[in-house]
Amino acid sequence: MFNKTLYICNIFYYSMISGKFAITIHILTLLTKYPNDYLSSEYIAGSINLNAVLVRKEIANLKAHHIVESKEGKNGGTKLTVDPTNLTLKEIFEMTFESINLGYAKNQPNPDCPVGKKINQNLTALYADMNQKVSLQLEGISLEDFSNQF
Amino acid sequence: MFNKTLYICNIFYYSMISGKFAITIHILTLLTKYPNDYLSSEYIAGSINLNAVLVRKEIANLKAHHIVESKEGKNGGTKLTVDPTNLTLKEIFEMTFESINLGYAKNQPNPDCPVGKKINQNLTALYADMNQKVSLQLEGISLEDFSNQF
DNA sequence: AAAACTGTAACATTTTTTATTACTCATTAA
DNA sequence: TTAATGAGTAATAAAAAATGTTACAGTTTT
Repeated sequence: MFNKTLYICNIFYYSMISGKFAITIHILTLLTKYPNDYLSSEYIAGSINLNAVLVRKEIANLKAHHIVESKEGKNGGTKLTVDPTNLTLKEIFEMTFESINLGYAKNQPNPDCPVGKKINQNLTALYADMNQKVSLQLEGISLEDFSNQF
Repeated sequence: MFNKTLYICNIFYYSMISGKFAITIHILTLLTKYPNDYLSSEYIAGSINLNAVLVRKEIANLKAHHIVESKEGKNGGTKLTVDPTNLTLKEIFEMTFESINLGYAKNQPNPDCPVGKKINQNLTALYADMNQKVSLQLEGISLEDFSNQF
Protein backbone atom coordinates (compact mmCIF):
# COMPACT_ATOMS: atom_id res chain seq x y z
CA MET A 1 0.00 0.00 0.00
CA PHE A 2 1.39 3.32 -1.12
CA ASN A 3 0.93 5.20 2.13
CA LYS A 4 2.01 2.70 4.72
CA THR A 5 5.27 3.50 6.44
CA LEU A 6 7.22 0.35 7.09
CA TYR A 7 10.03 1.44 9.43
CA ILE A 8 12.44 -0.90 7.71
CA CYS A 9 15.49 0.85 9.04
CA ASN A 10 14.63 0.26 12.67
CA ILE A 11 16.51 -2.16 14.81
CA PHE A 12 13.76 -2.25 17.38
CA TYR A 13 10.35 -3.54 16.57
CA TYR A 14 8.37 -0.45 17.43
CA SER A 15 7.90 2.94 15.86
CA MET A 16 10.29 5.45 14.37
CA ILE A 17 11.02 8.82 15.85
CA SER A 18 9.72 11.70 13.85
CA GLY A 19 12.33 14.14 15.10
CA LYS A 20 14.87 11.52 14.07
CA PHE A 21 17.02 13.77 11.92
CA ALA A 22 17.09 16.58 14.48
CA ILE A 23 17.88 14.19 17.30
CA THR A 24 20.54 12.38 15.34
CA ILE A 25 22.28 15.53 14.28
CA HIS A 26 22.14 16.78 17.85
CA ILE A 27 23.82 13.58 19.03
CA LEU A 28 26.45 13.76 16.31
CA THR A 29 27.20 17.40 17.03
CA LEU A 30 27.82 16.59 20.68
CA LEU A 31 30.08 13.70 19.73
CA THR A 32 31.97 15.98 17.36
CA LYS A 33 32.42 18.59 20.05
CA TYR A 34 33.84 16.04 22.48
CA PRO A 35 35.74 13.67 20.19
CA ASN A 36 37.84 12.16 22.95
CA ASP A 37 35.06 11.22 25.36
CA TYR A 38 32.54 8.45 25.49
CA LEU A 39 29.30 10.33 26.10
CA SER A 40 26.54 8.50 27.96
CA SER A 41 23.01 8.35 26.61
CA GLU A 42 21.88 10.01 29.85
CA TYR A 43 24.19 12.94 29.25
CA ILE A 44 23.12 13.31 25.63
CA ALA A 45 19.48 12.99 26.64
CA GLY A 46 20.02 15.86 29.05
CA SER A 47 21.09 18.13 26.24
CA ILE A 48 18.27 17.15 23.92
CA ASN A 49 15.78 16.96 26.77
CA LEU A 50 14.64 13.57 25.62
CA ASN A 51 14.24 10.19 27.19
CA ALA A 52 17.55 8.30 27.28
CA VAL A 53 15.97 5.18 25.83
CA LEU A 54 15.12 7.09 22.69
CA VAL A 55 18.65 8.41 22.47
CA ARG A 56 19.97 4.87 22.68
CA LYS A 57 17.59 3.89 19.95
CA GLU A 58 18.97 6.52 17.61
CA ILE A 59 22.48 5.52 18.60
CA ALA A 60 21.61 1.96 17.65
CA ASN A 61 20.79 3.27 14.20
CA LEU A 62 24.08 5.14 14.00
CA LYS A 63 25.92 2.03 15.06
CA ALA A 64 24.22 0.02 12.36
CA HIS A 65 25.66 2.54 9.93
CA HIS A 66 29.11 2.32 11.53
CA ILE A 67 29.17 6.01 12.39
CA VAL A 68 29.67 5.54 16.11
CA GLU A 69 30.79 2.89 18.55
CA SER A 70 29.61 2.27 22.09
CA LYS A 71 31.28 0.95 25.17
CA GLU A 72 29.14 -0.78 27.77
CA GLY A 73 29.64 -0.70 31.50
CA LYS A 74 30.80 2.00 33.86
CA ASN A 75 32.31 5.05 32.14
CA GLY A 76 30.88 3.66 28.94
CA GLY A 77 29.09 5.65 26.31
CA THR A 78 29.33 6.46 22.64
CA LYS A 79 31.89 8.13 20.41
CA LEU A 80 32.37 8.80 16.72
CA THR A 81 34.22 6.30 14.56
CA VAL A 82 34.38 8.56 11.52
CA ASP A 83 36.01 11.86 10.70
CA PRO A 84 33.30 14.55 10.85
CA THR A 85 34.97 16.18 7.88
CA ASN A 86 33.98 13.26 5.71
CA LEU A 87 30.41 12.77 6.86
CA THR A 88 27.86 14.95 5.09
CA LEU A 89 24.39 15.96 6.13
CA LYS A 90 23.14 14.08 3.10
CA GLU A 91 24.32 10.83 4.63
CA ILE A 92 22.72 11.72 7.94
CA PHE A 93 19.54 12.61 6.10
CA GLU A 94 19.55 9.23 4.38
CA MET A 95 20.05 7.41 7.66
CA THR A 96 17.08 9.10 9.30
CA PHE A 97 14.58 10.01 6.64
CA GLU A 98 12.94 8.02 3.89
CA SER A 99 12.58 11.04 1.64
CA ILE A 100 11.51 14.63 1.55
CA ASN A 101 7.95 14.95 0.42
CA LEU A 102 4.80 16.93 0.82
CA GLY A 103 2.74 13.89 1.75
CA TYR A 104 0.15 11.68 0.18
CA ALA A 105 -3.54 11.34 0.90
CA LYS A 106 -4.04 8.54 3.36
CA ASN A 107 -6.31 6.29 1.32
CA GLN A 108 -5.83 4.65 -2.02
CA PRO A 109 -7.34 7.05 -4.55
CA ASN A 110 -10.03 5.92 -6.92
CA PRO A 111 -8.43 3.92 -9.76
CA ASP A 112 -11.48 4.52 -11.95
CA CYS A 113 -10.83 8.24 -12.02
CA PRO A 114 -8.16 9.44 -14.46
CA VAL A 115 -6.78 11.75 -11.81
CA GLY A 116 -7.03 9.27 -8.94
CA LYS A 117 -5.33 6.65 -11.04
CA LYS A 118 -2.16 8.66 -11.57
CA ILE A 119 -1.99 11.17 -8.73
CA ASN A 120 0.43 9.27 -6.55
CA GLN A 121 2.70 8.42 -9.41
CA ASN A 122 2.88 12.09 -10.38
CA LEU A 123 3.42 13.22 -6.81
CA THR A 124 6.18 10.68 -6.42
CA ALA A 125 7.94 12.03 -9.49
CA LEU A 126 7.64 15.56 -8.16
CA TYR A 127 8.99 14.54 -4.78
CA ALA A 128 11.89 12.70 -6.39
CA ASP A 129 12.99 15.98 -7.97
CA MET A 130 12.68 17.68 -4.62
CA ASN A 131 14.91 15.07 -3.06
CA GLN A 132 17.53 15.58 -5.66
CA LYS A 133 17.64 19.32 -5.00
CA VAL A 134 17.75 18.85 -1.26
CA SER A 135 20.38 16.12 -1.47
CA LEU A 136 22.62 18.38 -3.48
CA GLN A 137 22.38 21.00 -0.78
CA LEU A 138 23.00 18.59 2.08
CA GLU A 139 25.91 16.98 0.28
CA GLY A 140 27.75 20.26 0.51
CA ILE A 141 27.64 20.43 4.30
CA SER A 142 29.83 18.21 6.48
CA LEU A 143 29.12 17.33 10.08
CA GLU A 144 32.22 19.36 10.87
CA ASP A 145 30.78 22.41 9.09
CA PHE A 146 27.53 22.04 10.99
CA SER A 147 29.28 21.58 14.33
CA ASN A 148 31.46 24.63 13.79
CA GLN A 149 28.38 26.83 13.98
CA PHE A 150 28.09 26.18 17.70
CA MET B 1 7.36 27.31 22.12
CA PHE B 2 9.49 26.36 19.14
CA ASN B 3 7.95 23.00 18.46
CA LYS B 4 4.26 23.66 18.90
CA THR B 5 2.27 23.63 15.71
CA LEU B 6 -0.28 26.38 15.75
CA TYR B 7 -2.46 25.69 12.72
CA ILE B 8 -2.77 29.41 12.03
CA CYS B 9 -3.88 28.93 8.46
CA ASN B 10 -6.91 26.91 9.35
CA ILE B 11 -10.37 28.24 9.08
CA PHE B 12 -11.77 25.58 11.37
CA TYR B 13 -10.70 25.29 14.95
CA TYR B 14 -9.38 21.76 14.88
CA SER B 15 -6.37 20.03 13.40
CA MET B 16 -4.65 20.37 10.08
CA ILE B 17 -4.52 17.64 7.50
CA SER B 18 -1.16 16.12 6.93
CA GLY B 19 -1.90 15.07 3.38
CA LYS B 20 -3.03 18.66 2.81
CA PHE B 21 -0.80 19.36 -0.17
CA ALA B 22 -1.61 16.08 -1.88
CA ILE B 23 -5.32 16.50 -1.29
CA THR B 24 -5.33 20.11 -2.41
CA ILE B 25 -3.45 19.40 -5.60
CA HIS B 26 -5.80 16.50 -6.29
CA ILE B 27 -8.78 18.82 -5.92
CA LEU B 28 -7.20 21.47 -8.12
CA THR B 29 -6.27 18.95 -10.78
CA LEU B 30 -9.87 17.79 -10.96
CA LEU B 31 -11.11 21.36 -11.19
CA THR B 32 -8.60 22.04 -13.95
CA LYS B 33 -9.73 18.98 -15.88
CA TYR B 34 -13.38 20.05 -15.68
CA PRO B 35 -13.16 23.85 -15.83
CA ASN B 36 -16.78 24.37 -16.80
CA ASP B 37 -18.40 22.33 -14.05
CA TYR B 38 -19.11 22.91 -10.41
CA LEU B 39 -17.79 19.73 -8.83
CA SER B 40 -19.41 18.63 -5.58
CA SER B 41 -17.35 17.76 -2.55
CA GLU B 42 -18.88 14.30 -2.63
CA TYR B 43 -17.68 13.75 -6.18
CA ILE B 44 -14.19 14.99 -5.39
CA ALA B 45 -14.11 12.89 -2.23
CA GLY B 46 -14.93 9.87 -4.37
CA SER B 47 -11.81 10.41 -6.45
CA ILE B 48 -9.52 11.01 -3.47
CA ASN B 49 -11.26 8.35 -1.41
CA LEU B 50 -11.61 10.74 1.46
CA ASN B 51 -14.39 11.99 3.65
CA ALA B 52 -16.33 14.79 1.95
CA VAL B 53 -16.14 16.95 5.06
CA LEU B 54 -12.37 16.98 4.81
CA VAL B 55 -12.59 17.92 1.15
CA ARG B 56 -14.84 20.84 2.05
CA LYS B 57 -12.32 21.87 4.65
CA GLU B 58 -9.53 22.07 2.10
CA ILE B 59 -11.85 23.87 -0.28
CA ALA B 60 -12.49 26.41 2.47
CA ASN B 61 -8.76 27.04 2.54
CA LEU B 62 -8.68 27.47 -1.24
CA LYS B 63 -11.60 29.87 -1.04
CA ALA B 64 -9.79 31.93 1.56
CA HIS B 65 -6.99 32.26 -0.96
CA HIS B 66 -9.43 33.16 -3.75
CA ILE B 67 -8.39 30.22 -5.88
CA VAL B 68 -11.87 28.72 -6.15
CA GLU B 69 -15.47 29.67 -5.64
CA SER B 70 -18.35 27.57 -4.41
CA LYS B 71 -22.02 27.56 -5.17
CA GLU B 72 -24.38 26.31 -2.49
CA GLY B 73 -27.61 24.45 -3.04
CA LYS B 74 -28.66 21.87 -5.56
CA ASN B 75 -26.20 21.43 -8.46
CA GLY B 76 -23.77 23.42 -6.39
CA GLY B 77 -20.10 22.70 -6.03
CA THR B 78 -16.76 24.30 -6.57
CA LYS B 79 -14.85 25.64 -9.56
CA LEU B 80 -11.61 27.46 -10.23
CA THR B 81 -11.53 31.25 -10.30
CA VAL B 82 -7.98 31.46 -11.59
CA ASP B 83 -6.20 30.48 -14.76
CA PRO B 84 -4.26 27.27 -14.04
CA THR B 85 -1.49 28.59 -16.25
CA ASN B 86 -0.80 31.31 -13.72
CA LEU B 87 -0.95 29.29 -10.53
CA THR B 88 2.30 27.57 -9.59
CA LEU B 89 2.92 24.64 -7.31
CA LYS B 90 4.90 26.99 -5.13
CA GLU B 91 1.74 28.93 -4.33
CA ILE B 92 -0.13 25.70 -3.62
CA PHE B 93 2.73 24.59 -1.41
CA GLU B 94 2.56 27.83 0.53
CA MET B 95 -1.17 27.52 1.03
CA THR B 96 -0.89 24.03 2.47
CA PHE B 97 2.49 23.68 4.12
CA GLU B 98 4.27 25.76 6.69
CA SER B 99 7.69 24.82 5.38
CA ILE B 100 9.79 21.92 4.27
CA ASN B 101 11.88 20.62 7.09
CA LEU B 102 13.40 17.54 8.60
CA GLY B 103 11.79 18.11 11.97
CA TYR B 104 12.75 19.27 15.41
CA ALA B 105 13.04 17.32 18.64
CA LYS B 106 9.82 17.62 20.54
CA ASN B 107 11.09 19.21 23.73
CA GLN B 108 12.94 22.42 24.34
CA PRO B 109 16.63 21.48 24.34
CA ASN B 110 18.83 22.29 27.30
CA PRO B 111 19.76 25.99 27.17
CA ASP B 112 22.74 25.37 29.44
CA CYS B 113 24.39 23.19 26.83
CA PRO B 114 26.21 25.02 24.02
CA VAL B 115 24.71 22.63 21.50
CA GLY B 116 21.24 22.57 23.01
CA LYS B 117 21.22 26.34 23.11
CA LYS B 118 21.71 26.76 19.37
CA ILE B 119 20.54 23.56 17.75
CA ASN B 120 17.10 24.78 16.73
CA GLN B 121 18.41 28.03 15.40
CA ASN B 122 20.92 26.18 13.25
CA LEU B 123 18.37 23.67 12.05
CA THR B 124 16.03 26.50 11.16
CA ALA B 125 18.72 28.13 9.05
CA LEU B 126 19.38 24.85 7.29
CA TYR B 127 15.70 24.30 6.63
CA ALA B 128 15.32 27.84 5.30
CA ASP B 129 17.89 27.02 2.61
CA MET B 130 16.02 23.85 1.80
CA ASN B 131 12.85 25.81 1.35
CA GLN B 132 14.49 28.17 -1.03
CA LYS B 133 15.71 25.31 -3.22
CA VAL B 134 12.35 23.61 -3.18
CA SER B 135 10.47 26.82 -3.83
CA LEU B 136 12.57 27.49 -6.88
CA GLN B 137 11.64 24.10 -8.24
CA LEU B 138 7.93 24.43 -7.49
CA GLU B 139 7.83 27.92 -8.95
CA GLY B 140 8.66 26.45 -12.32
CA ILE B 141 5.63 24.19 -12.45
CA SER B 142 2.13 25.53 -13.08
CA LEU B 143 -1.07 23.79 -12.12
CA GLU B 144 -1.67 23.46 -15.85
CA ASP B 145 1.67 21.69 -16.29
CA PHE B 146 0.87 19.32 -13.48
CA SER B 147 -2.62 18.60 -14.77
CA ASN B 148 -1.36 17.89 -18.25
CA GLN B 149 0.41 14.82 -16.94
CA PHE B 150 -2.92 13.06 -16.48
C1' DA C 1 -41.91 21.33 -1.00
C1' DA C 2 -38.36 17.96 -1.98
C1' DA C 3 -33.79 17.10 -3.25
C1' DA C 4 -29.04 18.10 -3.47
C1' DC C 5 -25.74 20.94 -2.13
C1' DT C 6 -22.34 23.83 1.17
C1' DG C 7 -20.63 25.12 5.86
C1' DT C 8 -19.25 23.95 10.13
C1' DA C 9 -19.52 22.12 14.89
C1' DA C 10 -18.92 18.34 17.96
C1' DC C 11 -17.19 14.28 18.83
C1' DA C 12 -15.13 9.55 17.92
C1' DT C 13 -11.62 6.72 16.24
C1' DT C 14 -7.28 5.51 14.52
C1' DT C 15 -2.55 6.14 13.90
C1' DT C 16 1.77 7.90 15.13
C1' DT C 17 5.02 9.57 18.29
C1' DT C 18 7.08 9.92 22.64
C1' DA C 19 7.78 8.42 27.42
C1' DT C 20 8.31 5.10 31.18
C1' DT C 21 9.47 1.06 33.59
C1' DA C 22 11.90 -2.82 34.05
C1' DC C 23 15.33 -5.93 33.55
C1' DT C 24 19.72 -8.37 31.65
C1' DC C 25 24.40 -8.00 30.73
C1' DA C 26 29.06 -5.49 30.61
C1' DT C 27 32.67 -2.79 32.60
C1' DT C 28 35.15 -0.11 35.90
C1' DA C 29 36.92 1.28 40.21
C1' DA C 30 37.12 1.20 45.11
C1' DT D 1 34.45 -8.97 44.56
C1' DT D 2 31.03 -5.99 44.88
C1' DA D 3 28.77 -1.60 44.13
C1' DA D 4 28.05 1.70 40.70
C1' DT D 5 27.24 3.02 36.13
C1' DG D 6 26.06 2.39 31.64
C1' DA D 7 24.36 -0.08 27.19
C1' DG D 8 20.60 -2.92 24.99
C1' DT D 9 16.00 -3.88 24.43
C1' DA D 10 11.22 -5.46 25.48
C1' DA D 11 6.73 -4.25 26.94
C1' DT D 12 3.54 -1.10 27.85
C1' DA D 13 1.51 3.50 28.71
C1' DA D 14 0.52 8.06 27.52
C1' DA D 15 0.17 11.91 24.60
C1' DA D 16 -0.38 14.06 20.32
C1' DA D 17 -1.85 14.31 15.72
C1' DA D 18 -4.58 13.00 11.87
C1' DT D 19 -8.64 11.29 9.95
C1' DG D 20 -13.51 9.97 10.03
C1' DT D 21 -18.48 10.40 11.30
C1' DT D 22 -22.75 12.38 12.39
C1' DA D 23 -25.64 15.98 12.57
C1' DC D 24 -27.89 19.85 11.27
C1' DA D 25 -28.69 24.77 9.61
C1' DG D 26 -28.80 27.34 5.53
C1' DT D 27 -29.04 27.70 0.04
C1' DT D 28 -30.41 26.90 -4.42
C1' DT D 29 -32.71 24.37 -8.05
C1' DT D 30 -36.49 21.82 -10.03
